[in-house]
Amino acid sequence: MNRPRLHTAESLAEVEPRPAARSVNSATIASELRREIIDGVYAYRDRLPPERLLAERFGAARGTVRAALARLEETKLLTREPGRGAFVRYRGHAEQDDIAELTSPLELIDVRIAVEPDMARLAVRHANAQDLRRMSDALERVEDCNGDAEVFSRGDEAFHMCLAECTRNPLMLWLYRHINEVRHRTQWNIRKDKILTPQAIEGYNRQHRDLYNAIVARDAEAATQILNDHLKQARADLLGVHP
Amino acid sequence: MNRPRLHTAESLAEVEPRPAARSVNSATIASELRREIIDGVYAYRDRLPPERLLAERFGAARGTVRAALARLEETKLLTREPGRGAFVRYRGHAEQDDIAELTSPLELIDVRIAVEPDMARLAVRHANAQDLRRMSDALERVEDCNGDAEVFSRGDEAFHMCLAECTRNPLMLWLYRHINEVRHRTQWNIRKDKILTPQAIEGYNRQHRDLYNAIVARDAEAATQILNDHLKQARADLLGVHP
DNA sequence: AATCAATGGACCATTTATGGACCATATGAC
DNA sequence: GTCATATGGTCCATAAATGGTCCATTGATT
Repeated sequence: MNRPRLHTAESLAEVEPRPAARSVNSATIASELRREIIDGVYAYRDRLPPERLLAERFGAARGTVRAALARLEETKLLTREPGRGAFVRYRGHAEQDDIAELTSPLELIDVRIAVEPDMARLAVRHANAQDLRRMSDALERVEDCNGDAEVFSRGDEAFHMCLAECTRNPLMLWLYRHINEVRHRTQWNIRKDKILTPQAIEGYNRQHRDLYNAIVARDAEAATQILNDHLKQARADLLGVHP
Repeated sequence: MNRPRLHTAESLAEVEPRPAARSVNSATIASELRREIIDGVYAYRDRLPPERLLAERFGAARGTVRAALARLEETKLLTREPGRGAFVRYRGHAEQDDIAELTSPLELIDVRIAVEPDMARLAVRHANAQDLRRMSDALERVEDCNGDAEVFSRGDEAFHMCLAECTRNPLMLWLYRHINEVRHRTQWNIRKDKILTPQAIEGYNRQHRDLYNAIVARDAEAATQILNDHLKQARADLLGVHP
């Protein structure tokens, strides 16, 4: 009784000069709703609009909307309760309690010791030629620091970031980005010049070079061992400063 | 900021009369679509417009579009499914905030293998009596699942979360929360019941108990070893399902 | 002339969407 | 309590959408 929901190809072609954008299907509806949930349009425990309203909003049949909602429920973003509605189950990580503020350098290095050696193993397994090229570039840049602690530090971050990229594992990359972010912003790095003496930098660079060679040689055991030594030494250097 | 795409009607009108300007062949169509995929116009897992729409948009025959799509499928940028559509397979490294969507179960378990064994080492070093009590509670809850895959899965998540808390390392805890979030929401857990047979659950529970005992005994080597075996087995179980 | 890519059309098989109906539960008004 | 309303859950038959395939034709290049 209301507006006819343009079904035919003719009406589409006439009304929409640029139709290429989005056809209505359950996948796109799910995608759009997921985005809104994650963006916080619907917060934790909020109720989504009724299926019949959503159907009207998206110009789709109720069954299509239900398919989309089912998908979101499978991925644990929603809970649906008969007679009540669909409720957001996703806890927005608004608790960005500035993790960098809470983390000491020692805790940071402990996490890196836990993560990076096995990250190197994954890197050996999955790195491709392009990754190795980028790693080589980063290696040269960090070796060109001329003993400057600040330059070395930035280059070192980039080099280890390259290692994370070599894993070709999106989750690992995502995690390491945050580790690196914490490392970059941790406020304790005032002592950097105390630790990063020219001799220490030289030692670190030698280990970097060894690590790169091990990855190129696809030697996973060597790579994990080198990185483990590398970080253990960094940990010792950190502890050696003030006891 | 990034869309200088549209040719204006004027420029088109001026340039078009020249013969060789805008040839429509499968190569150029493939090229244009590839660029749009890489630019993120169509994100990971999005459905491309139907072949018939693309044909209309490019002013080409459907067969030509199909040739282009076939090329993109060969280069692993697309997957096409009969009756459903063509879906982007390329994981844009562009900012994708929903990391759970991008992570496969195998990639997840690889990350866990990298992180958790050494996390157990930190747990042994830093766990206090209260942590151990919570861990014991979680252990009992997960052992009471009576072979129910869903209940076990939730309990298992909680148990491993306890392990993360035992490290008393805020950064590690923060990281593991996100790993757990991905694990919880990863949409591939349809096969859970295939993997989590009662026998498998029993084996996992035995390993949980061993791990708990190792931590109470402050045996770091045993704890890392057990967790390593635990996850390696989970990885093998995952791989053993569909080949 | 031969070749090759593109065209346009048709048909197929599978998957999805549609529109309607009816049911079960929850909520609030009375 | 009772009732009306709103909401999700389910089922069904039909229609539409979508990729897969084949084929005769066309146009350009060789």
